[in-house]
Amino acid sequence: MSQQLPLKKPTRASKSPRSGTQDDVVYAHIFDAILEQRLAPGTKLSEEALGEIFGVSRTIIRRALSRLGHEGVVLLRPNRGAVVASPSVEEARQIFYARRLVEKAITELAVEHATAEQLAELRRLVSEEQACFSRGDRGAGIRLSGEFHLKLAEAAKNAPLVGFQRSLVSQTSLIIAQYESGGRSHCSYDEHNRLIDAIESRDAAKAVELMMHHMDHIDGKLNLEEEGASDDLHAVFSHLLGTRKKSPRGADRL
Amino acid sequence: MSQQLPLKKPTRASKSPRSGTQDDVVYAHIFDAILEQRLAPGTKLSEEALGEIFGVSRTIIRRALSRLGHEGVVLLRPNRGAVVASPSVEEARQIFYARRLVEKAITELAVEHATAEQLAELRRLVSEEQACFSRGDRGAGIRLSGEFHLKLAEAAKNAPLVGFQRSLVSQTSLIIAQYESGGRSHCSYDEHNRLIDAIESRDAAKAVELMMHHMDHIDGKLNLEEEGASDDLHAVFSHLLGTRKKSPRGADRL
DNA sequence: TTTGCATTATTTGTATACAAAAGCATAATC
DNA sequence: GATTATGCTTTTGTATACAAATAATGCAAA
Repeated sequence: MSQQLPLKKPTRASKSPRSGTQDDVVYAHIFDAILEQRLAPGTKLSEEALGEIFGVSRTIIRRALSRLGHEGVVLLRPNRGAVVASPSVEEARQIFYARRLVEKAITELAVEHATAEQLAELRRLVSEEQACFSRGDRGAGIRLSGEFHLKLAEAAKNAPLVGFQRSLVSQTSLIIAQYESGGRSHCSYDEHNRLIDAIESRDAAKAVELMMHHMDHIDGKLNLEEEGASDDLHAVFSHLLGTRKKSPRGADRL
Repeated sequence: MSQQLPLKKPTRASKSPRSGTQDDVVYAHIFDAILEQRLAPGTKLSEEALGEIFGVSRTIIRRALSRLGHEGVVLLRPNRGAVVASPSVEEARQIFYARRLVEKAITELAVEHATAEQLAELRRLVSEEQACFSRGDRGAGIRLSGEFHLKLAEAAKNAPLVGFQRSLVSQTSLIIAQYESGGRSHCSYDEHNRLIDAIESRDAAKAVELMMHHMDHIDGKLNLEEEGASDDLHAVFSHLLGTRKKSPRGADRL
């Protein structure tokens, strides 16, 4: 069959405005697709198929997948390809623990360092997020909520924490996509706005308190307590997919 | 010139015992070389040269460098190759801030979760570290000290924190290599031993206190206050090397 | 001697070809 | 009928070839 898309880097406009090299574009597209739930956890990500879709060689796809793998959004199984990660309940708990830690530090630092421009950008993101949820685009909403937290990390002016946050936010979005209990969700934009207020007034204690409550609300909405009773074999056994290898001891990746 | 080394994966024994695929081996070798100061900050890492040394194609080297880049040990400059990272004083401060945060959490979790086997492994590492410093192998000592902190992270049983710690420890080692004031250094193994004692007796407060003092001692040994007055142009302007690009706005990589 | 430009050479970026491994289906055996 | 064997297909891993970008060199001019 012929190449699906002659596109070089066209859809770029609608997505995260990355700098423009091919593999960044591919990375951003796959990333967004996962976070917007257009790619379900467990989905196989074939290198050749993706290459054909984006009109690039496997080399590029491979680099994008490797990066996604390092961030924990994709699971790379040696000789067996990549799949969209599907965090277990235990993994989810660990991720939330780490995230509280990082968010607390980021909040304190942001109170200290955030500029007026950055606060304005944050407000812009929140209103965009709100617009998404209003028009019912839950996927984009989740992604934008993540971008808010990432931008906040940038305002904290600590490079390692930004990197950690990128990984944590991505994985959290995946968890939300996987575990959030049915109902309409995420009025988080309101909490985001109040958080910006506290940061703007340089009230560290208040800001941290709001952030911690925000974290509580996020994982309060998940039904992590009982994992079971899914009718989907993939989901049920997803926690085995990574470690199942013929090596005697379990693989020690991550 | 002919291929330098016919070796497939021989020296593996002496280094980090990684699972054995080619790019893991290459990764570990470069990583260790950097942490043991056999590769100085700023050193250019040519793909072809490395490929010839290890007897593999650029494909493998490229993957290893990409991974090192993601961990912050190597700086990847688009179209201009990779160099060993040389963190500025400001970057060093950020790394230490993040590391305190992570080490504190890891210590608390390790008190809760560390098994007897893991504590034994930690003690083994410390004695090996001590042996290195006794015999004057400072490079290997620094690396083993890092491995101690990494193993401690594993004992904390939180996957994201292990990943963060890997990156932070690597970069810290680089900073120590770059900034540690002359004298003989790192009697850290004693502090490590007392830390294990506190963890073994499940005394969280004591363990955290020891860890925080340990962190104080590490960055107390560095002369971060005054960066300047080097007679080496490279060192003076090293903090520019990454961002110097022709793009109008500074590159926003990390 | 230094500065600017053009040409050459080196190095990285990407695609592709080949090798190896894993998955799949069919077939043979118990 | 279930289970294991075996060959075929698909997919990943690695090397290499070619294109593009960057750095180096030499020369000319100020």
